[in-house]
Amino acid sequence: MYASTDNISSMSEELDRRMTANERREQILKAALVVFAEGGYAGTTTDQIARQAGVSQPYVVRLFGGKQPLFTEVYSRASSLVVAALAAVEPGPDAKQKMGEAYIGLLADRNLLLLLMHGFTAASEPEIGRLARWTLSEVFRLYLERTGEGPDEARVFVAHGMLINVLLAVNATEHLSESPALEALAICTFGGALTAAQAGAEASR
Amino acid sequence: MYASTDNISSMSEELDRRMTANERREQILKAALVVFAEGGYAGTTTDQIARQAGVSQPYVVRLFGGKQPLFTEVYSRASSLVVAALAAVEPGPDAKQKMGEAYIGLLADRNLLLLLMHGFTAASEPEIGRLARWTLSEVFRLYLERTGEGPDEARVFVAHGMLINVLLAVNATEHLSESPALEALAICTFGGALTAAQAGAEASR
DNA sequence: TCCTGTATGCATCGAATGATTACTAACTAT
DNA sequence: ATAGTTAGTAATCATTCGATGCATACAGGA
Repeated sequence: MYASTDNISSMSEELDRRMTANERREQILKAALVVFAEGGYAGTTTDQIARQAGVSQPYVVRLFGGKQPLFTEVYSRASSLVVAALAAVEPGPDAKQKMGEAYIGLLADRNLLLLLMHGFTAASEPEIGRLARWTLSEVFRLYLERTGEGPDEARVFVAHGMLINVLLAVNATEHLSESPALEALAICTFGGALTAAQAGAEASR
Repeated sequence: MYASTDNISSMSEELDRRMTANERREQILKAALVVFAEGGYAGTTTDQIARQAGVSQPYVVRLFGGKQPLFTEVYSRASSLVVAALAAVEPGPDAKQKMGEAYIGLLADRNLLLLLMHGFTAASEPEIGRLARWTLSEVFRLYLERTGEGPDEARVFVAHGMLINVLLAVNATEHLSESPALEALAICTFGGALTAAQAGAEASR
């Protein structure tokens, strides 16, 4: 009853194939990204993740050695993806704009940024804290390096990223009507990408 | 055995005086701010709060009706304080600088900003999410109103605040040595107030 | 066909946690 | 002094959660 999301069992010829451990790991990591992204570290159970992955809870624990190692791995991958997206921008005169676009591009994978955010507030786990600090400093460093601008501009870039993360976390785009100020803030933060942000919210369901 | 921190009981004539319920409420709220600020909503137990307040766990539940109402109240107060600090700035030509100083002033109460941050990532509780969005939009609105600048400047102000929150959350000031980039980011974010930030970290212990 | 290694579930444990209940001790007004 | 009220705790309950041990099923080689 764990595997198979809903199916009139055995219709659609059993995708419940047996997988190699690595395939399963990947599948569980993907599920964990989704569930951790909404719920955070402490607020998520290994069982939720297991269900999302269509696998038993003990197996999740077994494959990753526990909840914390699992989170650490998911978080580490997410951080790397974000950093890689920025690192892919080549230095040059248009690097500034490209970096901005790269971060906006990450909105398509709303869960990535949400998870990042949760990592920031889960820094009481030392392992996670170190990753979080690494991510922040890498983003800062890459901006300096790629654009050739000064620390103040880089700081504004990072700050803008954090604002985006926070607005995502509080689900701003789905509650614009709560206050005109919130709407104004969202519009001027996401710019034309507002609809993209909403689409991302949609897609993460 | 809950009250009284350590005492060879009854020596030092019982400071464990009975308090009025309201005194206790305030005391517990203060304790909850500290404990929630480190640990967040899901990562904190009512028992931790009770111990910090020197009171039994059931009494905490009784006085506030449960963990969630307690968090909501602590969070609501913290938000109000932050907003009030900014609202205290009078409109005028120097409002821009004053608003910045006001936010930096909040660093003295590190736990306030930490709690704020945790609220942003606990928005799956709808009650908390609404408060979080309200706080964000109020800060934005107040900046517009007090300084007379445009939405873009206001956005940068809010974003800067978020960056401060995140750097606090990941304990950046205590790990500057991990990476030069992190140190540069911290210095150019906190400016002269870096030592103030560190002092705040100290004081919250 | 048997044999072995690997994938995976099932039953279940022990600790933690939020909450309830029932009781006691301290204060207050008559 | 007595009755009534308020502050507070100890005991404990039900649930949840992370983790473990054992059983099983399936695949591929001998």
